[in-house]
Amino acid sequence: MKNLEISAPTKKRLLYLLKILEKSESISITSSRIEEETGWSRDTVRKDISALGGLGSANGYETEHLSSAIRKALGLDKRRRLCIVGLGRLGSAYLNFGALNSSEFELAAGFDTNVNRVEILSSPVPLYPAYKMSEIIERLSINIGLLCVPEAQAQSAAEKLIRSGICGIVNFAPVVLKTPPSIAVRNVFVIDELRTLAAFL
Amino acid sequence: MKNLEISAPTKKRLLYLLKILEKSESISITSSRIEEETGWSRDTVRKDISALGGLGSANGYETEHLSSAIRKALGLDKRRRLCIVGLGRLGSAYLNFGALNSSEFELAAGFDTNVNRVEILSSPVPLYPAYKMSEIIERLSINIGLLCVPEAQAQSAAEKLIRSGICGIVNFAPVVLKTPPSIAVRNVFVIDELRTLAAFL
DNA sequence: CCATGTGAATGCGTTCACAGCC
DNA sequence: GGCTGTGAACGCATTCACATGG
Repeated sequence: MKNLEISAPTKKRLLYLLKILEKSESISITSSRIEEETGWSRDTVRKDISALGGLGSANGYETEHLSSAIRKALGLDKRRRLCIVGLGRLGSAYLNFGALNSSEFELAAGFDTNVNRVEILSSPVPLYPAYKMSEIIERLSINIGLLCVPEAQAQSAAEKLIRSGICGIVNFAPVVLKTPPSIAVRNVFVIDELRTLAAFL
Repeated sequence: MKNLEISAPTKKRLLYLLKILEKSESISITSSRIEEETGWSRDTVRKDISALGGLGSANGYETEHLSSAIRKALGLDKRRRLCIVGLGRLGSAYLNFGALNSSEFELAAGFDTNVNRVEILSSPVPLYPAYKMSEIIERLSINIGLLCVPEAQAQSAAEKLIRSGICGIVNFAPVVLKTPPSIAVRNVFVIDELRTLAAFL
């Protein structure tokens, strides 16, 4: 039941399953049904879920119950605070992206080296010049950063984020960040997705 | 050397390695160096690369040589044709995204159900109303679609793409697409990345 | 019969250990 | 010494097979 004893492959599947459950309108779901939707074998699905502690019955799993168990097991029940670093086209678009404020996430600040931009942009969250990053991140207990700066500044901005105490980065720059193993990084870049797709066609 | 005998984990690493090689300025690189940059063990790295056929020497791998071997092995040497489906904010932004026209990819068309939009938008590639999708995709031999339509239309648009003969989809809608196993799908959605991050913190 | 859950067996990827080479 | 490449050992995730329950 502890977060760390769930294997990485299982975690990935549970995250994906959670998404399916949240869209589902049925009150319950079976492992065979999940097999149909995902392609994973029902055995794997049952093993994954049973890692959360036997919460199935003779007619499957109760949707609501299962999703909250997954959220809890994966640590998605605590709300995480986010910040956006780099307020260009992409960054400023995310400032106004509603989904970043939910029961799970809270967008708490935006940063940019360009002081002008920080002052001019209209935003639902406070914006700060980049030199205040450490101070603000600590004060607001922000733990995840969305890195939206241009390629050339990505590495140094990431290091600054890490020094400020952040523990996870979503990286939108087309760069392989060098980060210590304690920092979790997710790269979001279309060309990579296209390549992956092409390699698996 | 054939695409299919390379295991999925190896493919993923090779894709990532390719990205590193392309940024690298050194003329050669060793497995230990790659270990430092990525965290993968040098043994794994060597096994991965040797799957492409022994192209290493006593002082490592020649950068240029290695990248082109990877591109070839993963099928990234053939140029793929792309289309964008759904020309809202996101879709129309990608119309003008230079990286979608490279030696590897060629953006060939855009589609939207809204005929007005198709006529008004300025775009470097031809735009068509959605009902022409099958015809155009076949005529231009497009094989990958970027799905940028709103959530509610994602599933039906995906099906239309598949019927038109596409074999890969990059899905930007926050939906789990139901697709036959022959179709490769990559989902790009920030909330998923954030959740994954949170689950692995 | 259809479900879940779980030890046992299988299969596959990573790691180890060493041979060969510069 | 450094490096690559590769069979052998290992470990872990998936699959199998079966016990249990409505």
